[in-house]
Amino acid sequence: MSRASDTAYSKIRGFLLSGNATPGSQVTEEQLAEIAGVSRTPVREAMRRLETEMLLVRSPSKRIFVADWSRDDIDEMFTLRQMIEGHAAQRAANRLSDDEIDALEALNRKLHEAVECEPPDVVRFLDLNREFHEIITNAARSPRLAHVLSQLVEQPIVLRTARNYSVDDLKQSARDHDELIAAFRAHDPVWAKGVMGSHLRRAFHTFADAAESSPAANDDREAAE
Amino acid sequence: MSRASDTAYSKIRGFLLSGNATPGSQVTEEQLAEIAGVSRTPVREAMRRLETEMLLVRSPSKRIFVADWSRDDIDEMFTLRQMIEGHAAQRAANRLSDDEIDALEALNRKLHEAVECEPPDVVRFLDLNREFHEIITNAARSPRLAHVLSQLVEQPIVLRTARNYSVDDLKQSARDHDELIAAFRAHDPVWAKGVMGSHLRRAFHTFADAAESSPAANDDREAAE
DNA sequence: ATGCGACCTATTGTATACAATTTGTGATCG
DNA sequence: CGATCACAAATTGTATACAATAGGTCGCAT
Repeated sequence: MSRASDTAYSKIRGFLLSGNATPGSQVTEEQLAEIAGVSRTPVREAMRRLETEMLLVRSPSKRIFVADWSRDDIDEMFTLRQMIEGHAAQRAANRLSDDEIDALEALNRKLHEAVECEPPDVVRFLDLNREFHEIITNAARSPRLAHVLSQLVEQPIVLRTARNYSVDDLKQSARDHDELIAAFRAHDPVWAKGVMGSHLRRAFHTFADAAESSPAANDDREAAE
Repeated sequence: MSRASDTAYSKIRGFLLSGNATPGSQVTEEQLAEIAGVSRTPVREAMRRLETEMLLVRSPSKRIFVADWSRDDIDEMFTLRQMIEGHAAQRAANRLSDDEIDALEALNRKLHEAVECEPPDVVRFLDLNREFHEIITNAARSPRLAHVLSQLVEQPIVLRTARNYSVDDLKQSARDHDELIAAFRAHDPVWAKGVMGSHLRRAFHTFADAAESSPAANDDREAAE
């Protein structure tokens, strides 16, 4: 994090997620440079990254705006993540070493703790959750998959959705992990993929249903399946 | 393409694919700047793009090298593409307008022509092929999907594989498109997804089997499926 | 009033100079 | 002879100044 472009990246991302950045509003390189406390050059690199993560968007005339994620956008993101991370879980089931599975189990124990305690430590939960998923992604032994996924997920949105998580949701999440671990111990790709799929889909609904009182008609599920 | 960073991008990409760049060798910003005929600043941006497309890789110490795609890397890429573009075809089947399907049909007619003529116009074929797949990707109406896919595919590797295509392969490819169109006309997502899957998988094998005289043992297919 | 056009301003794009970091090399000491 | 430290060279990272371009505004003519 010593590199200026890295500090710029994390500071700007922090700004974008803090709520102080109004979605759809324009931001200039100079503004962000001031926020990050560095010159425009590293800011530009950071902006490129944030753009591929779709936290920033640029107009045809190259001006830059804070991304405005609609409910459909979130759905889209979770759908893609479900597909790709489901695939990752499938591959991981055939590749995870016993040590790695043990690590997952240890991690998930801590996850349970973070939820059970009073008050629940949500930040810690998210951090452990990220680690958990990272182990699985890496166990897929597919750098390109990991690469694509990292661009897609990036904690931001997860963090944003976390506000809508109830304690019960978090507990269910940890229980999903338990089942995922069981699937991995059995080295059953189909099981792992299925569990990962439901896990993520539930996460989406937890977010979406809480965000809107009247969930829109689900016209977006595939007709034939 | 007027922006210097864009010219840099395409010139460097051209260099990387021309065969003059030996995979695994180091390239410096300055070298590439000279090749592109612009200063280092826009070159850096171009390099970032080429890095996310994995045509360049950077060592932990930030030095940059020409990517060296192993057979497994190609497999990985095609597998991901199969998954994601299969999904795109599935969504597209539910969303393509009649006009768009007509456009696909017109495009594929030209594809057939490019193959039938003497000698077959491979460059033209690839160009039309890209257009064809682009229509489908866009018809999925999922900007994030399109974004991820574009980073994944990028013609480079396709172009590289194209040298290994025989005329028969190209003809089969065009026939796949015919079936794809049929699936779209029927608005059958499952059919479309299946065809797209085989289409891409065949493309991979065409490449791999031609590239190596003795195809390595396929230990990488998922055990349970 | 309204449409058009020239200018003025805001913003992004590029080049260059310089700083920081990493790698390679060679001398010195054990 | 080998290891290690220091120093030099190569390379990437950052800042700043300037250029190019897009947007907006004001005035003018109809």
